[in-house]
Amino acid sequence: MSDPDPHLLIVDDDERIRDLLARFLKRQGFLVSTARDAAHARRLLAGLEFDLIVLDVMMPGEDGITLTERLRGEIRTPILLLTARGETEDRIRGLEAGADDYLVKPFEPRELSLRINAILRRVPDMPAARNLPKVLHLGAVRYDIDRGELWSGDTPVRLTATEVQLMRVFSAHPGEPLSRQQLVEELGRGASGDQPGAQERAVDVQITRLRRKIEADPKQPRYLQTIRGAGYMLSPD
Amino acid sequence: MSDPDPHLLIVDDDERIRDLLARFLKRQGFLVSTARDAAHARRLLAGLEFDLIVLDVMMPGEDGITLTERLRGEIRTPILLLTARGETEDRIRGLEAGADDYLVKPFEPRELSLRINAILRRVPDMPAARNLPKVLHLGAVRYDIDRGELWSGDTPVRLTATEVQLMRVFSAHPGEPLSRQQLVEELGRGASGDQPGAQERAVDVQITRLRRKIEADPKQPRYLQTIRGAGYMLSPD
DNA sequence: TCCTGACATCAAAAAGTTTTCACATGTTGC
DNA sequence: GCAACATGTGAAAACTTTTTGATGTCAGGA
Repeated sequence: MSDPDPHLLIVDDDERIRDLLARFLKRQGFLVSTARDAAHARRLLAGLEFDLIVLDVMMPGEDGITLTERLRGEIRTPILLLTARGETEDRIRGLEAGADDYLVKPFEPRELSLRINAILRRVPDMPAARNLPKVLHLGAVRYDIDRGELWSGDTPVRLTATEVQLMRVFSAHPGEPLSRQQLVEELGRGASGDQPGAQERAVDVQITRLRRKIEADPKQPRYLQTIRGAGYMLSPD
Repeated sequence: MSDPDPHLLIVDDDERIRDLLARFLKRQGFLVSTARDAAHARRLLAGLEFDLIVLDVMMPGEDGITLTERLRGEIRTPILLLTARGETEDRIRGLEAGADDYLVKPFEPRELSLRINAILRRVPDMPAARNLPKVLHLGAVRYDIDRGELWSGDTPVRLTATEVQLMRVFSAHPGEPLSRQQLVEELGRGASGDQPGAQERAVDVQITRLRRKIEADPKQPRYLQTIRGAGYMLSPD
């Protein structure tokens, strides 16, 4: 976190998406450059160092997968592909061409930053890569982000699927308040037409239980705090 | 899989463990060398290329974490640490020193080979690294190993936790029959003193359900086959 | 201080998952 | 073909997890 902000290159021919992602990712603390096609991207790559490239598969001219293949011959910078829903083949060819991960459109910007962080976390510290901690310290408790495991001292604490998802989201945004609404969406609970607010109550309950697992004194949470009117925030040591 | 077998270096001061692991991993198709301490390991590393190093943390002389730190200054070869149960700090310091993963003793050898494969899968293809496929093809169905996601054409198929675990194990041992007993153990169902065989029936049921999700004709399984008297085997395309 | 809205939490209900059991079906060796 | 055994599978039971609804508590503004 004290490292310099990672530099991202977004390559997408749709200007709206490019701007949207750029603005969002800048807010997340990344340095962002954009390119509208493969040729443009190559020009930028010739002159600048990037820590990660976000690449749309569907582009006029050289497509994302071809670009991935070519780049892999030259550089090791991680590549995350954006593929269209339905183009299963693209995803596979992309990974085989050397992409590090993919995301299916349409996606939540938040999900993108989650995956970017996951990749940066496991990239061996190349020049300028932010090496995010793989383990969150919460007093006597430790959370292993990639494995989704919680350890209380020496004993593993069993987390349910939903709890792991929650921790995953919180650890991608440490020290940042996340609203119940955001959390519900991250948990992938479809925005059904239920009584409004009903679903958010479920978040409360999950938080309560999570606190019982990570807080020394759940009544007086120190790490998983309530931000009144805003939501919840995880603050690791 | 057509790449040359990956070369592993096992560093552990306990000869019994060294031999046990070496034999097991050779059977899994790895090339294995062993060293009894840090100095010995360095000598081997000076002369040979390895694809992955398995390192015991507790060793007389230079300990595993120190060695990890030093090696990280020189080479990028992935390192997997073996830590003692209870030494939480070791795990964390290990990851921070640059280890790629850890395993807590005691562990199942099978779990070790699973993790080794997971690491090799995500290592960008350095010289001689086996690049295992990240996606298994099963006819029209695809399984993304790292993400534990199953796609039938364009639609994601929801897998339960146990199903994901099963797929995880099968994909680490493609084309290899796994006994019900092994599978039960992998699923972490403690070997309770129940009626013998009862637990194994549960595997059958899980297999049946998995087949319904991955086979075009579950009655006539093509990818997840029964090996009579031996267990089950997954054979991707 | 009292009210109000936001949050915490319990217990019950609902939903989902896994295991067991019983029986059907299939396979092998004689 | 038959016996003996291995495997397949539906359905009930057992269990786990998640959501809901009710109720209590707390913080902050009037």
